[in-house]
Amino acid sequence: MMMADRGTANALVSGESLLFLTDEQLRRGIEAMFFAYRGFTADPDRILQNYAYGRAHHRAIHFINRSPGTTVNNLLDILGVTKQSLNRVLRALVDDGLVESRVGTRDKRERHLFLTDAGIALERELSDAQRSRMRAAYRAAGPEAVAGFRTVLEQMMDPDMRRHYQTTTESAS
Amino acid sequence: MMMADRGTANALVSGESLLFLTDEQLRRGIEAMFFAYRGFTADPDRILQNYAYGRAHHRAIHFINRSPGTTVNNLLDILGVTKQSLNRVLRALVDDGLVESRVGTRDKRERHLFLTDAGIALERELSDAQRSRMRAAYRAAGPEAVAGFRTVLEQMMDPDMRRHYQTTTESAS
DNA sequence: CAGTTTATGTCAGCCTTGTTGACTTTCCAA
DNA sequence: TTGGAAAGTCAACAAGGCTGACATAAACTG
Repeated sequence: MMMADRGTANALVSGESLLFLTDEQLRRGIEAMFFAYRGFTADPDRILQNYAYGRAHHRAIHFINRSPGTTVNNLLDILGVTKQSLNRVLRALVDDGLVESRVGTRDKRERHLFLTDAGIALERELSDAQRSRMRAAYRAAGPEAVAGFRTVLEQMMDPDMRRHYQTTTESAS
Repeated sequence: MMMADRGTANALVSGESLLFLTDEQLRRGIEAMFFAYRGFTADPDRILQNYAYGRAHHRAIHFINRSPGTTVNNLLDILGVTKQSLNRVLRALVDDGLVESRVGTRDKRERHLFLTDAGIALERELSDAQRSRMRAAYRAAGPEAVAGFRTVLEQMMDPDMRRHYQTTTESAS
């Protein structure tokens, strides 16, 4: 399995410089993901402590805000957790008045999820902080680096998830 | 706080196109991080289940492999967890014969950590899988995208962490 | 209409991995 | 020789994953 494609032996292949594919470069990329993800979540994590919420609540709030009226099932698909796990989080958010769950009109089995004004306020606080860091990183790196960043991340996703990533901006083309 | 720097109003600033800094683009970047990180950890997570280990064990194994002989304190700094949390993981790895903990020679309070042959084997299995996905993403995206990817990730890290990210390849310049 | 599937919610229990606090042992260094 | 740093350990707890089982309502299907 992948014997011919391992190690630094493939530094030069078919006349093209592939130095960026050495094991050492890949290891650097792996650690970059690890350290960057920590930075990426650090600001929201700090804010969430003030509300006794965690990352799981943040994720739910984020995707409900992105797609108001989304169903529980759709959220389960995006988040990739069990319904029991999501339900625990959603119940807290509904009980606390941050999320509203409306019975579907066409299909009354479905629940459509919306942020309340309070939910919108918390979403704003969290995403302001996260965007602020992302904006600083983008600005320092420049537009070409950002394009590369997004290209590599998209390649790293599971193909199943790529569809969730793409849905909301297709109309903007 | 950041009133002048929020929203899509700053699409054009000082004559330079900053369309990549709109809230919508930042939101896309945030979701890219979320979905990509899931893909990034998916393969090792699957492998770890066969050994009844978790991501915490993987992280310890990774950084001990990267810096053989590293101390517990150094590992604590890199991983950003409490010593109780790390100790639980290290104890399991030592008990299972994947990690060796040697008393320091200069300072006998310190423990220097090394992977055993079995530890090296598991590290290899995990990193092969993770590198394989990273390599596919890098190859599909190309060297310029990879450079941008790394630049943005480095900007996203907490400044404190950047030093851990840089340590091991400074000599390669 | 009867039976099946789907969407959701809920209870109970378990695991991993993080936390705090308290305490001990070892041992370097002033 | 004594203070403090490094390391380990115990106990208790919380968040947020998981499985399994079960309930209900609604939609779908023959």
